[in-house]
Amino acid sequence: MSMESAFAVLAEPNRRAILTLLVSSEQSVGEIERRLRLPQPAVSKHLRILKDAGFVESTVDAQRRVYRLTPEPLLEVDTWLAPFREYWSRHFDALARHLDRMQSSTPAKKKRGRTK
Amino acid sequence: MSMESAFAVLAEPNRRAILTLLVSSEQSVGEIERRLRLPQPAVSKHLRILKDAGFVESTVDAQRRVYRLTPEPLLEVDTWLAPFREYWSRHFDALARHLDRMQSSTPAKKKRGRTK
DNA sequence: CGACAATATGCCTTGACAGGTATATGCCAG
DNA sequence: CTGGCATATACCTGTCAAGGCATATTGTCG
Repeated sequence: MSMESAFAVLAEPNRRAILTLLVSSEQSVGEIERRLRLPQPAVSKHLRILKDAGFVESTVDAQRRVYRLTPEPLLEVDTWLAPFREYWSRHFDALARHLDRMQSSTPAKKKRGRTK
Repeated sequence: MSMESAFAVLAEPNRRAILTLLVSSEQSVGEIERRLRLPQPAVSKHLRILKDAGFVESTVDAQRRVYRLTPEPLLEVDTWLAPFREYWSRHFDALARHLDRMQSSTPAKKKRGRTK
């Protein structure tokens, strides 16, 4: 009954890792477990959540369950992101300024006191 | 000191609403407060988190603080998303199948039945 | 059928976080 | 300086989710 927003699901680092892993190809629970070095119950639980939220689907292969990616939620996220992409392309200058700043000094974030 | 992943920050619906609001133009705290009908402390807290995470920056205008969007974190999210976009373009067929399914039956909730 | 492999689920504890309310800080005008 | 507006922060509280562990479930094979 989570019906969590896709974003809430993606908030968990291990879940993002699982998804990224599935980009290369579908995987069984055991494989995910080994590659991410996570305890098996953790993997199953995260997969459950991913599945409920529509990020993945699974099929049965003997005793294994194989999981693979499903489009919906990430498309949704991408859609949400669209207005911002457009924003950056309009305020292209602001983007450039920021990228500049970023490249010149990479130390901790100091707040530049910009006044009018 | 959260240094939370951008995704964790986006997990909060009100924060996403604030960001979306800022796409149209920069806004003062009070404006955000009124448009989203949120209590003022809530707005300030969310803005603090958004600022710490680099989603927004603020400048002072008399007693008002005006907030505007900043690119970094959302670009990061967009970057994370890239491999998946590429994935869908390769497995284009799977995408199509899913979109089909989606369109044919548009019931309120898409609770996929048992995979038995 | 029994033993075993692969995966799922239940319970418990702990920590993080959002909401609410009260209060502090900063800034302006008279 | 005083009061008042705009915003920030402190504190408290309830909720909810992740981690860890034990156990249940399901499928396979001999």
